[in-house]
Amino acid sequence: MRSVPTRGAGRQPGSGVGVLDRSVALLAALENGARTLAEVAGRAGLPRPTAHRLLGALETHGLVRRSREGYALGPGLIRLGSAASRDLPLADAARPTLERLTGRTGESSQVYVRVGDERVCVAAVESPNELRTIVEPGVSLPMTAGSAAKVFLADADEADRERLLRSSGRSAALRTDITGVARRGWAHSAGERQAGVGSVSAPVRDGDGHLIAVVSVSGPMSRMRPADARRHARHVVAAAREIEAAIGARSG
Amino acid sequence: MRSVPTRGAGRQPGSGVGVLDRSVALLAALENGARTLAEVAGRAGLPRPTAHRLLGALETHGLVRRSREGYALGPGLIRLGSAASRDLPLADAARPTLERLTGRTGESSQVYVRVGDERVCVAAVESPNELRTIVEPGVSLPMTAGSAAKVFLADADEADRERLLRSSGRSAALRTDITGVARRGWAHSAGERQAGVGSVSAPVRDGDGHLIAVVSVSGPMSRMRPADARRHARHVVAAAREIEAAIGARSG
DNA sequence: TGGGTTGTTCCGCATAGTGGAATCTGGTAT
DNA sequence: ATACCAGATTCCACTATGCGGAACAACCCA
Repeated sequence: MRSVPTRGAGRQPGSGVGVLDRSVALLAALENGARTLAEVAGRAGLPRPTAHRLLGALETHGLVRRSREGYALGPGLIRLGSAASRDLPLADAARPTLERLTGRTGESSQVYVRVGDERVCVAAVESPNELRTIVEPGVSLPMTAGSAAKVFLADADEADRERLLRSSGRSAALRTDITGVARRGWAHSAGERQAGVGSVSAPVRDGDGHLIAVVSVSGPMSRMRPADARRHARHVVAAAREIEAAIGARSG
Repeated sequence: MRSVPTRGAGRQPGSGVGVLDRSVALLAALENGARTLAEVAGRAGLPRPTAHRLLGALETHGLVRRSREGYALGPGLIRLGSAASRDLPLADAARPTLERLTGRTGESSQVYVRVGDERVCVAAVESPNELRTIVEPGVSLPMTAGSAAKVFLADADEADRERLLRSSGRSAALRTDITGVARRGWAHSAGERQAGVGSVSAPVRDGDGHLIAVVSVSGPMSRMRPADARRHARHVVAAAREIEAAIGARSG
């Protein structure tokens, strides 16, 4: 349980087959709103009998539930999800820092971690402004748009980054932005993910220099021009350092 | 590559073999605080190499994460848990009703659903009283203590109920209480689960009469004497009817 | 009544998964 | 340094586990 051998997000040979991979594919299909067996099986790329059997097994564990409208994610996931956020030090450790960050910049702030090929918000504080961005904890955003995405991309290894860039339509623009991130230590974006929304992000690293999360502030583009971004950047970077310290301080 | 003709295994779900069952057992072990491989494997009842391999697979899907302190539940579960509570009609449908229920009784109110052999809180409203009970959404409580547990037990089929009762130390007392529940339509408990805490619960059923959830109010025993319980009971039962109506009304 | 949909069961086959044993890693006492 | 230990990781021969095509059942609508 000492130093972890840097098993990155890269796929392992033999992944994509196996009960576990199929089950995760089914849960993803349900997360995307599939309801009928055929629909779920189709989106997960599985034969109907296989999907049927696995969904039945998942149901006995409460990870899937069935209702009149078909299959859906089950209450067992609510339980596990709540337990997961309870013992992820990051969420608790980051909250006071996010509150200060929003206090200093006046904008909404968030912390993201990478999950598969997306990034999930694990903590957020809303701006007191009447016009503000809202990102709820638990939501999952793409790895190919927004300043936080650029920070993740800048840190990913070559093959991983290329794969993600290929899946976006704008690899050229992103590629140049990414090199800037590594140099400056923070990223900026304007209207990439959502029209009219801009943001500034910085990496949070562990003792070995591995990326574990990204902190962001985001707001309407009218308050996120390049000059604003530069002003916010030092606070965002400082917040990243604070979170690193807060995590390092705990025993577990 | 040679394969001896093997008799079809034909096992039933939930019997605890199979990749999925083992994986769920591992997640449960992590939920209970296991950190090192040996500890996780031990609690899940699996050999170390098996646990190691499965945890690795779970990690690539973000359902498990590794840190300096060992294994833990991963951020992917936060994402799935949040998606699950987002599309469980119950939680949203119940909130206004719980607010009214707490308004009328002055006590904290909750909705539970059954997950495996436990019950999980999916929605809660806190009493405005200075002295009040707090049950956070997502937490998981036993099926063998508290008034909500009695409602679940009263509805379970014979074999299921016996198994759960056997696992508690007080099957005789519970058994008599349970018969009362079926007659009255609500359950009362005092100091069973937590010293000094009492509660009143009623079943929420779907159109076919199947139990889908339980509504409760809970508070300090000083405000939960038998007379209080009877007074609260009608509000709790009315709340159950309201929630049934709210769920039936949606199209999905 | 017949064609389209969906959910469900069956079962022979082979592959994905198992776990005992061996090995590696790092920490700590001698 | 040396021996020791506990936890993590890899190996691999063997087989129970899971696979999915095919057939069946239960609907719905025209």
